[in-house]
Amino acid sequence: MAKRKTPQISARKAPQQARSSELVQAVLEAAVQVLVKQGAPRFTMARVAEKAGVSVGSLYQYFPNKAAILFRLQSDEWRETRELLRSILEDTNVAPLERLRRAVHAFVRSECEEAAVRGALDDAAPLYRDAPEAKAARAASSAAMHRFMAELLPHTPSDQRDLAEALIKSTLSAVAKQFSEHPRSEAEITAYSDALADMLCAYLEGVAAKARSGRCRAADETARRR
Amino acid sequence: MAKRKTPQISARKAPQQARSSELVQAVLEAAVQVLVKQGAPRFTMARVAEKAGVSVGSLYQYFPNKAAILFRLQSDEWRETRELLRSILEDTNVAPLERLRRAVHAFVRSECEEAAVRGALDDAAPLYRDAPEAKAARAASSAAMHRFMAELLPHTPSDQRDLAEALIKSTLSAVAKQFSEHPRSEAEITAYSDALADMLCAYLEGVAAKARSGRCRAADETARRR
Amino acid sequence: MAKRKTPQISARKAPQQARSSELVQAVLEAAVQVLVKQGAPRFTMARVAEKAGVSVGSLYQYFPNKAAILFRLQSDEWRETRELLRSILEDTNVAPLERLRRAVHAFVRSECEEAAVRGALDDAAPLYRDAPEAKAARAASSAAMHRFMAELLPHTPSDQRDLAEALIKSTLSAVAKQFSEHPRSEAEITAYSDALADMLCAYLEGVAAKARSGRCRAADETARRR
Amino acid sequence: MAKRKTPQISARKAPQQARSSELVQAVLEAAVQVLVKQGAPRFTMARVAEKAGVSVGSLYQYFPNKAAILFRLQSDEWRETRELLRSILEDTNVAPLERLRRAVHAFVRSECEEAAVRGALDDAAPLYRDAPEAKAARAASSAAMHRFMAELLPHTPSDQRDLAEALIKSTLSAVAKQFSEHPRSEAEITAYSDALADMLCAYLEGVAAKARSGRCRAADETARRR
DNA sequence: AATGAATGAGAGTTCATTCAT
DNA sequence: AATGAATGAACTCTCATTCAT
Repeated sequence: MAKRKTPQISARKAPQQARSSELVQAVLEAAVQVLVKQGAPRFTMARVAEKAGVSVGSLYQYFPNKAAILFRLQSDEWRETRELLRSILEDTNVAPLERLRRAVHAFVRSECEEAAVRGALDDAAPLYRDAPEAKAARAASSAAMHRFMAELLPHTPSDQRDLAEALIKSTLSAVAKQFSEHPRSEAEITAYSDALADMLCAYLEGVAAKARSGRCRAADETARRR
Repeated sequence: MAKRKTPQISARKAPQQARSSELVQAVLEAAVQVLVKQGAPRFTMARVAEKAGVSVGSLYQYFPNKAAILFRLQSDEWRETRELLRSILEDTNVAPLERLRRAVHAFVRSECEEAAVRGALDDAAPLYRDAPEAKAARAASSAAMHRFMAELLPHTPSDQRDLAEALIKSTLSAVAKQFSEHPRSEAEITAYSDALADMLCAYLEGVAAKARSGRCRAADETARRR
Repeated sequence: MAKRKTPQISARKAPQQARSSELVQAVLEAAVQVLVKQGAPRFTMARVAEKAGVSVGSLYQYFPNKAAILFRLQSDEWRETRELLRSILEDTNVAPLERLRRAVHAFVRSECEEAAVRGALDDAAPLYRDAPEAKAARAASSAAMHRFMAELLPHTPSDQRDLAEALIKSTLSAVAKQFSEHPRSEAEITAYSDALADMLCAYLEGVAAKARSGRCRAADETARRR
Repeated sequence: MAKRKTPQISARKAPQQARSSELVQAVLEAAVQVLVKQGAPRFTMARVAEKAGVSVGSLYQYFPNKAAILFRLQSDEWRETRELLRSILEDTNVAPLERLRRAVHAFVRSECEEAAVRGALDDAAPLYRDAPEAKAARAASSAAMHRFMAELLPHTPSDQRDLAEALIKSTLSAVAKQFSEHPRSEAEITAYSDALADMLCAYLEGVAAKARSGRCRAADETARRR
């Protein structure tokens, strides 16, 4: 495996004063702009500092190194995405698979809207990916999705359900990311989201059906033993 | 959008002598080693040259720049993958969906086996991705998959079929890539491949069924008019 | 025609602090030394940095590239030369052609004194010559010379006067440069300057005479018509 | 002064066989093309070899190094120019100053026609200029011009005549070169050549007149003493 | 707290020349 | 004689990080 430096990545200090917080926000916004306009290879501390209107030294007051800025951007993205999915998946007024379909649409659309940032963040991934904080953040999965799967597949054994959950999450994120690599029209987004939702729903219905039939068989066997 | 340099990437000269061909092979093998052991950010011409036991200048005899080496590695991967899928998908002795299942298994396994190279190649993608040759290579999709879809969904309108094909390809590649990011046991690979195949098959059966029902309705309408 | 790269050449930042200004001066002086002692082909950023006692990076703080340093040296030379000629040509206490003679002497002497720098700068010209800034600087001709010609040839049509001005300037600069390529004694400088001044004066007297006779003829014709 | 390498520059072997002579010619023609189309900085042995259709090794059969090729091109230019001027200046059917005027026109025109080659050769001058052969070649002045001056200024003391000759030659070459740096129309060439010829003629007439008056005075003094 | 000048290792790339074939 | 693959020093330029002010 590759040996890479993995220095500290967490924020150097918690910005407790209002001014500091503003500065951090300014830096993050500048960072996004630099990332999008210049691309990952030209994402340098000097450019971020200039865009943010602060000195290079100030950058290092709040972020221990370049990777930390990128990681922070990535974390924020992840958090927002988690929130988006959570808000949709927890709306129990809507039928579960319809919720999933809505989540797919929202997610694909969101990926397309922020394709530039996410693409550049992906390009920069080698710079922050191997830090322990990033690994932890990636491992922290969406609790909402987990609850949703439990609600949707109540009778599926947990190992199978976890497998399904992993597949769903992986498919959603990977396929949406790949799709958003090219600019897409509204119609394309809708059509693709529907197809993706079709696929996920078809799969989950299959899993659910298997669990039901398995349960019946299991129930039969239980009955027979008696 | 980010502006990136996209210089020529094609091989500088066809190695016609045996000696040259060996050198190119040595370079490519060294490149893989450097990529895997040091990671994309530390993939430098000097390191490749040293590993290959040649001078830096010799590298430039056969590759116009660093991107060209990376692109060559990527092309070779793509070609091998295409061959792998083609050989499985074209085996008409096997039922179509079973062929797809086998292709999924083979593909996921192959991704896991070469995860290190492919991951590092992905990290290095920004360096070669925007060159016209790379764009062309990405656009050149697998003809075998296209024929397979035609065979599998004969009654589906071509636009829907193309959408399905794009989704299948995208899902297969993206999901397998993401799955292979962590080291996996045999059992994990098998289980995940089966789940992925379940998902793809469930989706395709749905698409096929819709086409059939659509055709029946269309046939009914045709009959009614008479 | 040859295609050459012509990147930006202007100073990267105005050195506002005393320290910076000193550094820029140190760099320019080091650059002159390297240019003179090592010659244009061995004029490298590393050598300049070493001679100036600063790091390579510092060079790039104040000059965007190598060409910019050379261009700066050249601009300074041009400016000094313009000042020299201006101060002499504008001294209306002296008869015009005598002023020209003094200017020739001063210019030839100045060229000989700085022959080493100017020669090396000439050798390095391909490196900065094609940048737009350099073209502009070359185009910006001496206003003093223009005024002098107007004073000297008041009756010569402006197109002829412009031609004469171009020829004078061109001759002065080119001939002095060529003369200064070899080391010259005081006596040689004086003799050559006198000969050159003789040539320029003889030419200008001819141009002036032609204008006078032309004007007389024109006046005669005007009178005759009455 | 600059310390520069000044290795051997003369042709490695006299091409005695027809084939060799052709090869040398092919190389020289290719060299001109490379010089003109790519510019001095991109004038490399590999490019010349490719353009000439020979191997790099063969280049080194006939020229000891890169400088030798450039020097050969320069020598040929000089020789052609000398021939051009000689043929005009020796035509005793024409009045001397008219001959000079014709020579100026021919020379300026020739410079403009070959501006690309000469400009690039100038840019490359640092590469060959300091070799002893080149210094010797530059020192070898045109015998024709010398005879012409003797014919034109029979009564001028030889030191003054030599100074005038040096000035004339220097002016002609330097001014024409500078003029040819920009593309010029026929009309511009004619006008500038005439102005330049006016200048040279006016100067030479002055020198001749001074010699005559000096001779008269000398004769008077000689008579008085008797 | 904030600055931004200074660092210098390290990157990709070129090219004159050699020499085994 | 002819080839052209191989060399490797040398080049310009970048940028994360530090630290005196």
